[in-house]
Amino acid sequence: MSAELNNVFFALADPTRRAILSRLATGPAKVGELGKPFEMSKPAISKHMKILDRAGLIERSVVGREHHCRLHPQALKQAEDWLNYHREFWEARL
Amino acid sequence: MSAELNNVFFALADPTRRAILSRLATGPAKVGELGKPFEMSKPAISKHMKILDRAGLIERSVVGREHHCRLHPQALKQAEDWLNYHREFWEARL
DNA sequence: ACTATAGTTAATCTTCTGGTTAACTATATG
DNA sequence: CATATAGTTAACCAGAAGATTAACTATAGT
Repeated sequence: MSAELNNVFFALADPTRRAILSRLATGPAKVGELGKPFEMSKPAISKHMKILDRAGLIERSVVGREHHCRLHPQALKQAEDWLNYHREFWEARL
Repeated sequence: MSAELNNVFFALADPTRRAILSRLATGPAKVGELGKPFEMSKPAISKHMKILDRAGLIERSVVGREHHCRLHPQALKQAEDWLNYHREFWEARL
């Protein structure tokens, strides 16, 4: 029933958010840095971060006026587990 | 920038569609069978099937008045590859 | 104290999702 | 032929997504 899985897959369905996660996979970053590559307003990035947060894919810490983010891999693992489980099934059938 | 990946993750973000895929992992089925477990109208199921189709997650063949569906694993593999790639990155960092 | 920077919140808009019911197409079956 | 079954398409609705601009909070720097 995992409602979190909904949120994880939903978060992954957007290319901007996947790019942000790709960037975070190389190490922590501030929200400003994460948003810079995209021609998009700051509120738009802020919303994307909230969706990544809701999915449990990132952790945030406020340092002064900067919001530091880093990847929270456990959530990604849930999604991987779902896919692995189903691949086993379908591979068993081929 | 794989727009297909968007569609795959989007399709996976809904619990009804994940359940349908789980069912299909055990073998092909007709649309009617796939929809039976859900208290939901036929058009609703039909739309879910269209989204799974758009994502390339299923293949359909019309047999008489029945629409037979089976899993099309390659699309799921795309999603797995994305997750595997990123897990390698984050694991390298822990 | 003033101003710039980092980021969020609020209000708004358009588009899409997920569901409905009603109507349709097409195949089976009495 | 008449009717039931399988499934889709059309029209509609409420709510959420994704983006915008404007306004706000809060920290930093001069």
